[in-house]
Amino acid sequence: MAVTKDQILDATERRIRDGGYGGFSFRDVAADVGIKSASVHHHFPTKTDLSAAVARRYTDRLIEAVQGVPDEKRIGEWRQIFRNALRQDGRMCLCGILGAESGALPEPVVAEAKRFFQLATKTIADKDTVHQDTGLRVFAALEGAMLMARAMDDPDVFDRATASLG
Amino acid sequence: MAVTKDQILDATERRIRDGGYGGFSFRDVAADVGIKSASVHHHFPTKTDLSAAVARRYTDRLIEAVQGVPDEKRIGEWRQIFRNALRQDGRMCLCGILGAESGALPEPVVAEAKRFFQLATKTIADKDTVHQDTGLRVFAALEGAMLMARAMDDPDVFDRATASLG
DNA sequence: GTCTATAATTTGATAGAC
DNA sequence: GTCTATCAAATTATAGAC
Repeated sequence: MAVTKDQILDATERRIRDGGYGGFSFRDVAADVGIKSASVHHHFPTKTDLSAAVARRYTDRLIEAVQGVPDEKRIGEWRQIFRNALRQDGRMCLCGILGAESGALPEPVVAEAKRFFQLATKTIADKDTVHQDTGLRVFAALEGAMLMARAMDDPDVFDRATASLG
Repeated sequence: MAVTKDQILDATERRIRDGGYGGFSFRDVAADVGIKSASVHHHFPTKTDLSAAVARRYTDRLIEAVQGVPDEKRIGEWRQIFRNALRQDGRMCLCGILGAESGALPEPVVAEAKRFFQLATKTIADKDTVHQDTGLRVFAALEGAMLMARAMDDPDVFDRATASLG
């Protein structure tokens, strides 16, 4: 993909993970990349297009990364991914924040958030254990822990809330 | 409190719990209540004032309600409160959504979300068990479960993700 | 306490030159 | 592919009449 297009997606991802869909504008993203908002529209016609594209890339990247590690290490891998994002720049899961805001989001964006959780929970679906719904429990813990660490302005909250996970 | 002022807070709470801080406007709230946006400003001068007031009332109400039940039933009480809100109109925790969006929120609003989690986790602080951080674990699970139930558009997700909670 | 009117700014989006 | 210029609409907020 072209340099600029990727840079736009990068900037948008950062913006949404920080303040949500309603918390960024085309002008914000353009300024981050160093171009004008009209140029952003050239690559992604509408805010819906842009946001859905960011969410799809986000999902595909993370799912692929996690599929690269053995089953029994995947819960720890997800935990590390989110922990690092939180420690490095206080950002939470892109699709987590979209899920929270979903009542005021365009349908294609909600659909991408849904897809993320369907695929993500599947990466830690039960194979050997007795319990069902392991994936749902794990992601609920991770998403909630991120949200709380941000609300309480303390990254340690994430570690303490998820210490008992796989 | 005056009828209208409460109605404004009610409408705003519904709006934020559905689409977040960035997902509602003064005109939305005014239309819900049946007045004009200028009249909303008469009661709450700025969006920051309005949002912080909603969050404070939300926190005070829930904390008081939960303090009315015995210690050993509080986890179940919180679970029921959030479960009902989700089932009745698909809404999540007001302070959960604010926590997620916190990077693009006015400081007084973030402060109210922080206060909620400080007080809420305290209502289920450990008294007898061996584990620390019970409150953080429980609320992470509940908040994450709400967020996922909304993203996946399936209220059963909340039940399945939180089935193992106290 | 609510209204009309309006200011000032921001926002998503488009047209057309280079 | 980026720019300038611009639009139409929405947004937060204020002034002043009733």
